[in-house]
Amino acid sequence: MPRAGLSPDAVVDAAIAVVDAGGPGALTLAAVAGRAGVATPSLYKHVRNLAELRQLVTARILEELADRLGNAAMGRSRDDAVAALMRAYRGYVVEHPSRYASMEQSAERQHVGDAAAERLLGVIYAVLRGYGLDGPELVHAARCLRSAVHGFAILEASGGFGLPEDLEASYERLITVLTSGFSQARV
Amino acid sequence: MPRAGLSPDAVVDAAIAVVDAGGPGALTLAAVAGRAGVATPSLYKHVRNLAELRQLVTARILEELADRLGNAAMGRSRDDAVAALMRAYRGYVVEHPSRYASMEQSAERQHVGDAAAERLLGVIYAVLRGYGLDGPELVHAARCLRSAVHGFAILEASGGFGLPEDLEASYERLITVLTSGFSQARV
DNA sequence: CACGATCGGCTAATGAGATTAGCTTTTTGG
DNA sequence: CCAAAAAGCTAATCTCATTAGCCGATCGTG
Repeated sequence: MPRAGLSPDAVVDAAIAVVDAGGPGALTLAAVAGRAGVATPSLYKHVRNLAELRQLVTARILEELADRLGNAAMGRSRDDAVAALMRAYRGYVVEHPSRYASMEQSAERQHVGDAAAERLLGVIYAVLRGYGLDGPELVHAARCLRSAVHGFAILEASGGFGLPEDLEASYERLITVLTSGFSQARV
Repeated sequence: MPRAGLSPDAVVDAAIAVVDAGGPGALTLAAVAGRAGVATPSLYKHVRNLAELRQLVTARILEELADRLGNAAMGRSRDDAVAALMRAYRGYVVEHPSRYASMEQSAERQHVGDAAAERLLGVIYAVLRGYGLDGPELVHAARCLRSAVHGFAILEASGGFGLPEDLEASYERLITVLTSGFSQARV
């Protein structure tokens, strides 16, 4: 019996494939093992348990997201940067709705996905500093941006909006509301 | 063996008590049965299965929320109404974070919680019509409001914000951003 | 190159939870 | 008072997660 050559990363790859194929609810160790061509208990050699796997999946997704946001915001500033960041965010969600929705299941987050989350937050802070925001104002603005963007994303990814009709336009509206809100804060 | 006198509503009551006590992850038929003083299979006489129970719980929570929002908005209009509605929304979340967070687990929503969801949406539409919004503009505005409010709520309820510090202030900031966004839309 | 330690995979076993089947008792309508 | 529906219960099944313990494969070293 030759080795399967698994690794924590490979397990996360398989887990993401499972989520993509069957939605957030399909993420079970049994399914991941099946896709990886291995018996379920073998996964425990690479991952502590299901909870940790979920966190690793969340971390991976946050990394993918942070990469996109960073690239999108690069070379832009203020409204232009916020709009690009927001469109990139939703772009990811539209491309991978199951992945995005699966992050909700990660229950109480530990310190696993912290690095990725920090990086994503860093991009947001960087963009908002372009408005001259600083200190508590920066924190408030970042929370507003995260709330709006994540709220729209999770509602869209989990079918929370009635019809998918005009979602594009609604999102552009949200971008406008936020950018004008940030602009007014501190000219 | 005297009857327990259960009913679908009573089962939902027990389920909500379980969620309040142990968080969203604690919602199992076994736990609900235990709290209701009944054997697990007995629950199936009142509820089709766990998925349906989750939907009923979600519906109940949406009803509680819709009641509060309706009351809060009553007698107010425009910015005043939006602010009151948003504070009432967050008030519920702060009071019952586990309940709010538990709604995410409801997976694909069927037609069970539709009535409650419609009622909640109705309150939002009513408030936004106060700005003279109508047609597609009204839909976009409602989606923006829902996204922002739900995003903030779910992040707060599931510990998504780093420190709980100043959340109050951040939320007030979000209220300002949205109300000024709605005002500018159509004076 | 041989060898022991470690690694990664496997099977077997346990336990929680959901769900179904089928039985019994309580209620209730007539 | 009686038959039928309603509401509980126990027993049994299935899917998963998780743990224990076995065994061959790999790798670093002498």
